[in-house]
Amino acid sequence: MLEKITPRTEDFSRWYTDVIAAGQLADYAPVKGCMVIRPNGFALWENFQRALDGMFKETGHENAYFPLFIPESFLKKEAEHVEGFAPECAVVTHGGGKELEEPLVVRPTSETIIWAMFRKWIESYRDLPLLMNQWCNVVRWEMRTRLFLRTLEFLWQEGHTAHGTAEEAEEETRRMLEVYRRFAEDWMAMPVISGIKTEREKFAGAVRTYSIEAMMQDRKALQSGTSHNLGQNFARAFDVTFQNERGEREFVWATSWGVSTRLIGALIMTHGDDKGIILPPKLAPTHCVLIPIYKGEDQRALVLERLEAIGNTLSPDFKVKVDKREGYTPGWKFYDWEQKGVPLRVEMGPRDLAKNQVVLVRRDTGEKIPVGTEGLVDRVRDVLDAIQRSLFEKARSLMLQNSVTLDDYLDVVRFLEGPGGFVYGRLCNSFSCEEKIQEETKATVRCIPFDRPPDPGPCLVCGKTVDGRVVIAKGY
RNA sequence: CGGGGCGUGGCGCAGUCUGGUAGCGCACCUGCUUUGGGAGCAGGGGGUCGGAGGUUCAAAUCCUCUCGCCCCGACCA
Repeated sequence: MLEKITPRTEDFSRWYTDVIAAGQLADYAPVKGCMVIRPNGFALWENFQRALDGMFKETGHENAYFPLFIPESFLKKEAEHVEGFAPECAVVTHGGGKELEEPLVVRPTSETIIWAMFRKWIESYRDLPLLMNQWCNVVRWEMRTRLFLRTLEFLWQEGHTAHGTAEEAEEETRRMLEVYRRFAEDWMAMPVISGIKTEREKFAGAVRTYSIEAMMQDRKALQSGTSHNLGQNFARAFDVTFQNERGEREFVWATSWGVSTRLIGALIMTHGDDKGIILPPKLAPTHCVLIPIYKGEDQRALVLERLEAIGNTLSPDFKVKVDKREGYTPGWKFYDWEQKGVPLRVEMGPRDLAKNQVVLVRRDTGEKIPVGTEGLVDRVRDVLDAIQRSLFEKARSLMLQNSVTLDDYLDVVRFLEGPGGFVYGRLCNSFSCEEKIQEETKATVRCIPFDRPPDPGPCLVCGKTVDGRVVIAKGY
């Protein structure tokens, strides 16, 4: 269980897999490209789900569940969509010992089957908006996989909504991206850039795709959530119409949006250090781990009794664990819980007992803070809040320090050849200009940020005048 | 699919070139002593050496075939 973690500076991708193994977050499954999410990882995912699901409900969405299997013909109904997904689909051809009349695709995403159902449910403008979400697994047959970031099967949430006007659909698309931004920043303590995807990078079948992009510690970008305005593409493909207030038939306007277990990978690569993962307090399955320190049987009984009492005073407000395991030294336990990313350690030994205090140790900074047992709940809350804030600030300064504004094409190439980061550069929204940058640097346009100031100038590649800058970076 | 690497107790490896019947570290079990940053000693359990076939008195080791995994490239949340 306890292994040494490769330092980030030595080999970032090995560091990443080491952190996952050491924290017992996931393991490789017997099926190539698939993973097992272990209890430590799944507890995290459950907290992600809880927080996100609450926000979905607040914005009026309801959960439902649609089938894993999709008739192959459904997928083929939307031209761009099938083109985007067909190569990475798993297809079931046999069932019950017989070849199926029509193959069933294992969902890579559920637009098609959901819109086949929306057709039955939507008749009038009174049925709109229809705001739905499902938590499920999807399968995409990827060539190269990495734990949490890209596996054949992954868990996610997919929202699907239907609206009566283009404006409402656009509002919904932006609203849900904003929900993702808030989740990333307020809960995960992960700063992101919100923006619109280029034509080249948008979702197959969408009119517009928005995303939130985060910078990992290796300075590569990770798309952490997407929201699509699907226009009337799926309504047309599945013939979903409604009667408006004036009695006219119209195609419905659609959106879809999702985040996945990839966010766990994002969390690891945003906050982790050479000791392992660091969990932001707002999402940590365990906030505080209490570790007793003693010599001999008598002390053990005294310290444990006191520590249990402290655990009880903390447990109404925080998720607390008392590590009573015997046969392990305190030092061993420190490392163990650090690898698991628990934000706050509470130590108590004979010296603390005498002074009626405990020692709080921050996972993120290692700082040791002796505090009296009086008013401990408030102190713990303060320290956890401080950790949450400081994780965000640290990540934000990494992103700012590694973002540059460049106007010269060669400077961009040179920057991306080095340690890299985010380039704010001018690029027109054409396939060919973006392709040229990608061919030469492996970087792509991550997004066209919402909050970009007007800053007209020539496109880095073709020289055509554009009115502002985009974010260019290597991505996952 | 192209390039590279690796399959030997749970994990990490040595042994392979030069055949002689399997070893080390960690982990695990028992006991005693320990416990403020990965404890020590003693004892113990666990492997048909990825699989199949062949050569040989004898194969982890040599030959043939096969299967699997990891890493690096082209696509993706």
